[in-house]
Amino acid sequence: MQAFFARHAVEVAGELIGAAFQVAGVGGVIVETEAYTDDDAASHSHGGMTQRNRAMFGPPAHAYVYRSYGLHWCLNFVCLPGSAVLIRAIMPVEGLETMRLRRGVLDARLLCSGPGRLSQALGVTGALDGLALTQAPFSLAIAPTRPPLLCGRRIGITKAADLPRRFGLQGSPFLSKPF
DNA sequence: CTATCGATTGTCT
DNA sequence: GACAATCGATAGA
Repeated sequence: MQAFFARHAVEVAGELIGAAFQVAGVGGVIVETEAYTDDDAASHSHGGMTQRNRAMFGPPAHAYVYRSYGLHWCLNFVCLPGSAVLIRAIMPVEGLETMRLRRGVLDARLLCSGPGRLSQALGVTGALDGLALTQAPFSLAIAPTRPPLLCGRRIGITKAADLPRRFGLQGSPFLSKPF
């Protein structure tokens, strides 16, 4: 697992599509990711380590969790130092009822289709920042085969917005936005 | 379907 | 003091 993440974030982001991921038994299949590196003006790590982004400079295969717009939590997987992959959408498989309770919506497509939604559905908060993905409450299994991928521009950023660093599972109805 | 806008607060300059 | 790796509601085509 350590070796899988100790690589360029763009490479890892594509290969995470199709992986099975759970937090305390609640989760599903990763269908959308984005890559952020320290030479990328859109990345939190651009400009060096701060109190917030310190996990991005820690060991690979750990979680980087930050708060977005003052109210949403977003989950990343740390790759090489200063880089990470943002988990943007999951196909819900385990713990559907728990997700519905946490999210307050019934439609399965609205449970985990977006970084903030996904974090709320899986119970991800700042308490998990810096924790190893190889230990509880996390469970992660990389996809045995490479599924058909989509690639496009990242969502919701203003800097380096044209870079093709967003990846998705082709044909999935659980993407946060079309490619 | 697309477009726009307000909520809400930690973080960094 | 400005801004942000978002979301949900609402208005209009």
